[in-house]
Amino acid sequence: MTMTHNGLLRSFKKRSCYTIEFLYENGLAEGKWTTQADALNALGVSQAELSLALKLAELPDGLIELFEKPAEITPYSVRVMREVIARDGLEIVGQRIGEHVAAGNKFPTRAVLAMVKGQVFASKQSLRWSRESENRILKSTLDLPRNISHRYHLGVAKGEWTSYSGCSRALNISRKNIRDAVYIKALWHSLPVLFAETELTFAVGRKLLALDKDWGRQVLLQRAQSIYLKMKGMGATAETVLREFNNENVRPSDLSRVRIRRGRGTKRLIIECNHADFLFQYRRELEFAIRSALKKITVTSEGIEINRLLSNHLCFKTAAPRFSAT
DNA sequence: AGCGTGAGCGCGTATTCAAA
DNA sequence: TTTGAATACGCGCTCACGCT
Repeated sequence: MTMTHNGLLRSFKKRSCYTIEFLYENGLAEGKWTTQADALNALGVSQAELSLALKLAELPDGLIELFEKPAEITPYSVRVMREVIARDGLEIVGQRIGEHVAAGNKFPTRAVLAMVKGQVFASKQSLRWSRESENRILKSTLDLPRNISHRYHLGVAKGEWTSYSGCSRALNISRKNIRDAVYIKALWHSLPVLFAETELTFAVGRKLLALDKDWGRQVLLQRAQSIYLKMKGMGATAETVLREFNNENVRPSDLSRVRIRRGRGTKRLIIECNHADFLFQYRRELEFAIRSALKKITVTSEGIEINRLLSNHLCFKTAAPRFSAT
């Protein structure tokens, strides 16, 4: 009989509180033992484990129901939960799990323990909007950091996984991409909105992460704030913003040599300037500005006057349309 | 050069054993 | 029964490597 019990318990991957309790109570009823100590050998568990297994029933209502597989709750899990309750108090733990108990949600062991310990943070928010958007996320491309991050947090909230690794296995996305996506998304939220979120690709996001790592969050935030103030409402692209972070953008004051002269024949004007390549990106805006400037000029104006107005326009309104004049 | 990937490292957590 | 400590294990992180 002893061997049977031993074999029974050993055959479980993890030692189950319910099994231990059942066998112990059974043995008591049958008179096989009268104390916990006498039962240890037969049950094949330590006295500490037996003690904790029997404490399972004392856990607050609803907690056990959170487990996907209550039959697999181990004495160690009971210990963790008891310790957290003793440390943080029943009320706090109740707040952490209440929402899910009420909703009748089920989670794997790790997820329940993480929740009891108060480690499930951002994930709760994902659950809130999960209903209407889960399918959309799954069906739409997962390749933007925003989507992957949402999916990750959603999975944590629903107990599908508790780690990047678990998520990686489930979604067949590399662990690194998941981690980066979560980091990128978190970083994005801590910064002012500098460009459209649809432009927040992995490439862009990783560059931001690199800056965050190099400079530290505080410096990055300061730079972001000043860029935000400078470029607010200009619809800057992610590329421009990154250039701005790296001080690679040309400023109006850098365009010190802007000169317009006649080209060959009667149909060419040549714009001379430093940073010609940079300015060339804005040729459409330049053309537009020239046309609108011409409209304001009377036909009878002097050629010199035209030249002056044009160059004023180029310098301050067109040449660097994405920056405010400083 | 930039990007993604995988191996190895260090750390925190889970588990077990032992003593108070 | 609780608490402390040792050990096992899994995870995230970094870095080097190879590919595009």
